[in-house]
Amino acid sequence: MRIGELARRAGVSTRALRYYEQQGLITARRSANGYREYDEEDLRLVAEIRSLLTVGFTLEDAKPFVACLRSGHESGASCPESVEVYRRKLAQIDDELRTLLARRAEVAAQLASACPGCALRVPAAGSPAIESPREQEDQ
Amino acid sequence: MRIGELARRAGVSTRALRYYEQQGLITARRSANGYREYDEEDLRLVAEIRSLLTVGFTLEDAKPFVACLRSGHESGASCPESVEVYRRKLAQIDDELRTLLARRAEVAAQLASACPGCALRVPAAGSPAIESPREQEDQ
DNA sequence: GTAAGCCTTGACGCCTACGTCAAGGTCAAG
DNA sequence: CTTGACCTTGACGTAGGCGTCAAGGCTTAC
Repeated sequence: MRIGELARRAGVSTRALRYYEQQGLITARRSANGYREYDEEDLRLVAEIRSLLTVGFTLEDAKPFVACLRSGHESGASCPESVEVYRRKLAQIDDELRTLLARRAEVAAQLASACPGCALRVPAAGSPAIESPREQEDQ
Repeated sequence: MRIGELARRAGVSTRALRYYEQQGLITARRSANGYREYDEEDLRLVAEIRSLLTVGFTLEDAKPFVACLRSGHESGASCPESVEVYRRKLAQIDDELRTLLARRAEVAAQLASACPGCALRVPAAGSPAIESPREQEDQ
C-alpha cells in the first residue's frame, strides 16, 4: 500500500509517517515511480509507535520497540532494551508526579495565605487521596 | 540600580530581565545614556515572577500578580485576578496529575504484560498511595 | 589611548512532533 | 488533453523562556 492508505488505516497523517521515516523509525520500499510502498507489518510498527506516543513516550523512546518488532518478536516490548525504556519512563513519570504534587501543594498554600477560605474549595495536597508515589527503584 | 545589579540581586540573568520587559511584565526608566534604571520595587516584582515561574506558572499567568503588586497591594495575590489564576492553575495541575497517573498505570500495565515480574519492582498505579486528585471545582 | 566592564538592540538556537504551504511529478479516467 | 487524486522533497512555523553570540556605545581607571 502507499502512504495515503497506511496513513488512513493507522490514523495518522502522511506527514507523520514521513517524519517517522526521517527519524529512522520506519523505512519504506520505493516503487518505480519513487512512491513509498508499505506492507501490513509497517502498519503494526506505526500502531506501536502511536500507542507509545499516546502514553507520553518520545520517538526516541519508541525506537527499541520498533526494532524489537522488526526483529521478529511478536511484541515490541519483548526485548530487554524495551523493558529498560519502560522502567526509565516509569521513573520519569514518578519524578514528574512528585514535582507536580509539590507544586500543587505550594500553589494551594499560597492561595490559602492570600485568600483564606479559597483553599477550602479545592482538595488539600496532603489529603489521603493524593500522595507521592512510593520510591522503589529496581532490584 | 542598573540591570546587572538587579540581575545579581534577583538571581536571574540580564537576558531574563529584558525578556520580562519585552513581555510586558516589568518596565524600566531609562537614564540619559539609555541604560535601564530599576528601584527596590522592581526587585520585588522580579522576585514575585521568579516565585511563580518556579511553581510552574507562565509569564502570562504572572501578569496579574505583577499588576497587583504595582497597584500598591502588599501581596501579588491580593487581587481577584490573581486568585482566579491560582484557581485555574490548581485545576490545570490536577488535570496533569490525572493524565500522568493514567499514563503511569498504562505503562505499568504494558510493562507487566510484556515482562511479568518486572512490575513487582515498581509501585502499582492503583495502589492506595497513588490516586487521582478529588474533583471539586469551585462553589 | 586603551583596556575593562558595564550597557544597548537585534537575532538565531533549543526542543518535539508534526501542520502547512510551495512547486512539481505520476497515473488513471473521461 | 485535461482534470483530479495521489505522490515527491524542501522548508518555514509552533510554544516558552530564555542562552548565546554579534556588533557596538558609555564610562572609568590607568
